Amino acid sequence: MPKIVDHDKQREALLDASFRLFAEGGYDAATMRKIAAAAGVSTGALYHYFPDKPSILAAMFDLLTRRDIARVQGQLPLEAPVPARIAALFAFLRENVEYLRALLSLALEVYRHEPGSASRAYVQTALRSYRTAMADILGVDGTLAEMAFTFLLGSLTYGTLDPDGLDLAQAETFVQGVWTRFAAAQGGPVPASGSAAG
Amino acid sequence: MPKIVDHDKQREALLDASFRLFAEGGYDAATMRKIAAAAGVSTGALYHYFPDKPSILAAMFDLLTRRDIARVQGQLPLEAPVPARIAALFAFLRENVEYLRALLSLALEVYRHEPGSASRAYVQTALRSYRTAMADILGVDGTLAEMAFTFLLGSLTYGTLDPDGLDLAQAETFVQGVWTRFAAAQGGPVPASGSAAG
Amino acid sequence: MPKIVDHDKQREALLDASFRLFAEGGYDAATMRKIAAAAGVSTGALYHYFPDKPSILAAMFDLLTRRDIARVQGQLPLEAPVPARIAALFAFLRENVEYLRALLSLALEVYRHEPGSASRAYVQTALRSYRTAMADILGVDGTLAEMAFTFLLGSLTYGTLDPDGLDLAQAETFVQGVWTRFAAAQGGPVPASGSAAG
Amino acid sequence: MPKIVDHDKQREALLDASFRLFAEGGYDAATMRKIAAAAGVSTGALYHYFPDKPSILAAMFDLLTRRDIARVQGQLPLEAPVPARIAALFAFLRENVEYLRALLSLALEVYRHEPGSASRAYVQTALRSYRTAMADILGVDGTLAEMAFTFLLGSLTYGTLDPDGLDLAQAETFVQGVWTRFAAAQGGPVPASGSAAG
DNA sequence: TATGAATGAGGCTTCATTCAT
DNA sequence: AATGAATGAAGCCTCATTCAT
Repeated sequence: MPKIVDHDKQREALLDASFRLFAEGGYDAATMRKIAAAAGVSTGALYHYFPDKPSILAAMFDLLTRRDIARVQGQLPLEAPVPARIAALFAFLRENVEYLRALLSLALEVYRHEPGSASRAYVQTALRSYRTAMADILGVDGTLAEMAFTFLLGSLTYGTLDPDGLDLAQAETFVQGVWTRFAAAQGGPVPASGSAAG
Repeated sequence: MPKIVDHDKQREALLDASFRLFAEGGYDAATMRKIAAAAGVSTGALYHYFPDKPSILAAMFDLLTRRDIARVQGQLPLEAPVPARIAALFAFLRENVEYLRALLSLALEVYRHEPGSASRAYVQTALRSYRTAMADILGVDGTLAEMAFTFLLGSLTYGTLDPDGLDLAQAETFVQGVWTRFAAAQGGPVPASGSAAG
Repeated sequence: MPKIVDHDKQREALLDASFRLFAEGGYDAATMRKIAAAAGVSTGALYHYFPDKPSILAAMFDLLTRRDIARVQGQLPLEAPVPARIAALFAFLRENVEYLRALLSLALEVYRHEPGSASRAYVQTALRSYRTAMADILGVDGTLAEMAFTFLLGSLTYGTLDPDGLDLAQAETFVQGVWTRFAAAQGGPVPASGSAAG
Repeated sequence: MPKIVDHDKQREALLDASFRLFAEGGYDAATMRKIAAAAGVSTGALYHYFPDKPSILAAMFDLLTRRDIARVQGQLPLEAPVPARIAALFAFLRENVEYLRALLSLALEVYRHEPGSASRAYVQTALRSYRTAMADILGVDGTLAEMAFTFLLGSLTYGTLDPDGLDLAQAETFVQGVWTRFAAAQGGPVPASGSAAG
């Protein structure tokens, strides 16, 4: 009988430690030794769970995406009108800015780390999951969803580069304004489904 | 009799080589040796122009920002109405996506590289220069300019992570639509100055 | 109720797996994990049978030598004349070249592995067993046996380094030729024998 | 102007240090750190001259082969009769046993280190050079040269595995005896060219 | 200025071995 | 007896940087 360790739980613990370090200083700055130390294990133990450094990253993205989606879907305001949904989205954003910024920065960094499509595949997968999740929250799809996602990415990027640069409250007001105007153009406050642009 | 070299010209050549490499694989992947080789000089020569690697990055950002601003201001459609200005901005965007994406990715990478505010200062400086330049092009300021800049950053980020993700033509139509609606709300096509949100 | 396993049988199975791996890539390339995996047991199990890696090697040599000698002695053409014995030796050689080459290479590798005479002892023991066995097969002793053994080792070495280098048929003819001439010189009976090298 | 170092001379010095270590404990035991230390340089310096460890081995084989051949050809007894040539060969052997044994062991070790023919190519090249050199010394060719080479390899192998195993004087006497008998079979003491087998 | 040899810390990874179960 | 998680030293190699020329 082997040493009693919940393999999957250990894996997750290691991935969490990894994310912490990746988020701080980026992929390269997070050395295997540091990750191991942060997780309280030896270097060798790391390799017991992951064959190499890139695969840690891949596993981490997978875990986080899965978790995030689950978390978001748990608190979906299913029948609310769009403005309330927008408010919910911004509330989520505000609560998780640091985390989301870190994730995005990491995604961008990884994306160029290897021209081989290997590492890019799971970043795209994650990205699309988040896009779908956002569209579900907003209750909007089509072009408007694309635009909203773009704006969201922009607000994360902007906030990362210049912490004093973007006022999220202002952004929310703006988005509400856009929605109102686009919905009005379609003939009244649309509840939860309207794709207005197209 | 020293070799006749225009010091500043050589410096720029080195910075251009640096950018090329940084853009390809990021800051870490661009080793001093590779930079030197790409510029056709020896490692030692590089250190005659820059004291260390971070300072190359700083100098590079400075050079590029300066250049870009000059370039943009040279072709400003000074008296055009906003829709034409939007079109001009997107035209510029389309012509320089790759370059702008690289620049943005690099900025984000650099931003994390050193927690010391040393490296972050010039990234913020650059960012603000671009933001101002964009506002000048659009002939818009205040909140609307902020929002436009956010959206612009988002489109670059999005396009980097998922090349098939965002249709720039669609984005342009959307932006034009937003402008029309916001301008209409204010009572007519505002020519070149309108801060509409607020 | 312990798992019913024949301890000695398991040991042999482990040693066979070891030899397979040693033969493929040498001593260093055969890691304990690979050996365990090849034998279908866990790393820990390996250590129940052998205290460490060198001792696996020692045990393996011992087992193989014992086996080989037994095998050879079983088919000794006890009363045949020398030329027939030479033919038998070469037949054996041809059937087991790969095995013998691997064994020899391994012996040489091991020999250097530890300057301490610990590991060298059993290699010498094995070597002498083989030399005796060969002398028995040939029915020759003294200097001639030494020379034959030298030649035999040479043919294995040669064949290992250059698979197209040595024609065993030619070698056999040559050896028969040498025997004929030496026997003739001694006035001994040279019965039904092969031609000389010419 | 760079630091004044004779690149080729340094390379040779590094290769000599490498051989010393390789000869002692084999390829794997000779770590890059040890090689560097033995040569009195840093690890990094080693990589200035050789891209990686295998290439050190390759370069070393090339250097040694070249050197040995040159050395041997310098002292060729051009017009001597075969028995004198045999004596010369054994004299050379006796003077260089340790070196030759090390070389041979190394060749065998390397040979199996990588199944890819990359590393094997230069071993075969070296081997054939030595074979040709030996044939030139002996003034013999064809089958007899092959057999002599085989015997020579065998004597090195034998001596490596069992230092008390083979008496080189005895071996020489034997080889002279073989030659005499084969030459006699052809009709008299052939001077310096005799291919007796063929 | 310019060259390129040299340094040495540190990165990723492997591996024999130990140990809790 | 058996399992497999864990250790940590050590291997190969890279890289920013320095220095003799």
